[in-house]
Amino acid sequence: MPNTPTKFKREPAEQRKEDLIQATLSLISEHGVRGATVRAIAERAEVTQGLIRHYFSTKEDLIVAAYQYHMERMTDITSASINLAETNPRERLGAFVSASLKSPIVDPGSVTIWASFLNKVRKEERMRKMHKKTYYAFRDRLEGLICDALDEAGIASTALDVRRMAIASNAVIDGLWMEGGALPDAFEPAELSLIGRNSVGAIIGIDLDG
Amino acid sequence: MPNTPTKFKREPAEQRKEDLIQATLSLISEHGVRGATVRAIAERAEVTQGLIRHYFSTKEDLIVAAYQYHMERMTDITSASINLAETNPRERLGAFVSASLKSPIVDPGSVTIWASFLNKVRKEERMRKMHKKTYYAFRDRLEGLICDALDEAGIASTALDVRRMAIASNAVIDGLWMEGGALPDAFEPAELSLIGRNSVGAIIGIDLDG
DNA sequence: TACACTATTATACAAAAGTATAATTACTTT
DNA sequence: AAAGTAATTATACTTTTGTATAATAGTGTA
Repeated sequence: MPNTPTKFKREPAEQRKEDLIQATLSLISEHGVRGATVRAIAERAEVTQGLIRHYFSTKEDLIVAAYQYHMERMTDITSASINLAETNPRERLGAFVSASLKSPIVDPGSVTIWASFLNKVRKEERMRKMHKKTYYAFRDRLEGLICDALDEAGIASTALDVRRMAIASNAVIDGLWMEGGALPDAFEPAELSLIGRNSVGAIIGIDLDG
Repeated sequence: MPNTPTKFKREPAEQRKEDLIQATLSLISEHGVRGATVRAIAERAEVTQGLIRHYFSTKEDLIVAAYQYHMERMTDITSASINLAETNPRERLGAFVSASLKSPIVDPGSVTIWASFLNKVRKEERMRKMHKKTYYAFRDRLEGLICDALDEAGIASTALDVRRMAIASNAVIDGLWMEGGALPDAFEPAELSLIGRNSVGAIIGIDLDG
C-alpha cells in the first residue's frame, strides 16, 4: 500500500499549550495585540485554528495564559541574577539592577508585550491581580536587597524611608527599561545598566560600583 | 409652515476635528484601542460615522492626529509649570518634577493612552518620529534645568555626566508616572511628587526640598 | 490487529469593523 | 429669495475576526 505521509502529529497537551502561548507572545511582540488574531496564532504555531479552541475555551483565556507565562518568565530571569556568585548585599543589589537592565529583559518586543497587556490589566480582574502580584514581588525583592545593603553599610533608616527608596529604585529601573525598549538605538549596550546602578546607588546613598 | 427642528448643525472644520480627536482619546483611555472603533468614536462625538471619513481619509490618520494632540497637550502642561513664579534654578527643577508627577499628567487614562500608542509607534514612521521628538524634548528640558541647578550650586560636571543625570531623572519620572497610573491606589496623593523630587535630588546631588 | 478515544483538521456562521458612495440638508453668497 | 456648495447623514459592501460544529485521523489499549 502507498505509504501515505502522516497529516499531523499529536503533541502532549502541555507542549501544545506552550506552543500556542509562545506563538501568541511572538505575534504581540512583533505586531501588537492587533496582530495576534486566532488565525495568525494558529499559523505561527503550525496548527489549524480549531485547535486553539480545543485548549482555550476562549481567546481571552489564551491571552491571560500568555500574560501569566510572560510575567513569570521575566520574574524568573531577574530572580536568577541574585542567586549567582555575588556574596555581599551591595554586590547582589548591583547584579540585580544590572540584570534588569540588559537583554533579554530590555528588549523592544518585551516592552511591546507589556504595553499591549496594560490595557487589559485594568479591565480583567484576573489580569489585575497578576499585575499587582508581579509588581509587588519585584519591588519587595528590591526592598529586601536595599535593606540588606543599608544594614551592611551601617546606614540606619526608617521603614518608610526604605519603602520609598524601593519605590524610587523600582521607578528608575522601570523607566530605563521602557526607554531602552522604546528607543533601542538611543543607548549604548551597557549604558542602561550603568546608569541604573549609579541611580539606585545615589537614591540609597551607597556606591554600587565601588 | 411647520417650524421643522434642524437635524444637525454645521461646525467649523477645526472644531469638528478636535471633537473627533477627543472622542477617540477618551475612548482609548477608557477601553484601550479596541474600544476606539469608528462607530464608537462617531457616537461619542455625536455624529454619524460617515463624517469621520470626511475629515480623516483613513482611521489611521485619525489615530495619528490623536496621538499628536495628546503628546502636545502633555508637553504643554509640564512646560507651563516652569514658567510660573519659581525664580531660582533649583526651585524651577523641583516644580517641573512635581508637575510631571501629579494630576492631570499622572492619570490611569493617560497611561492607557500612552501604552495603546506604543505598539503603533514602532510601526508607523510618523508616530516614531513624533515619539522621538517628544521624548527628547522632555529630556532636553530636564537636562537644561539640571544644568542650571548644578551651576547655581557650584557643582562642576562633564557634559556626559549631565546627560546621564537627565536620562536617569527622566527614567524615575517615567517610572513613577507609569506606576502611579497603573496602580492609582498604591500611592498617597502627593507621595509620587515627593519621591520624584527626592530621587532626582539624590541623582544630581542637590536637595530639591531644602 | 481492531477498536475506542480525542487531538486535530475542515468548514461554516454571525457579528463587527473599516471603507465606500449616494442621498440629504444646513449654510453662504449673490 | 434662490441657488450652489460642502458638511452631514444614510445605506451598503467587503474583509476580518471570534466562535461553533461536524468530520477526520493519529495513538494508546484490549
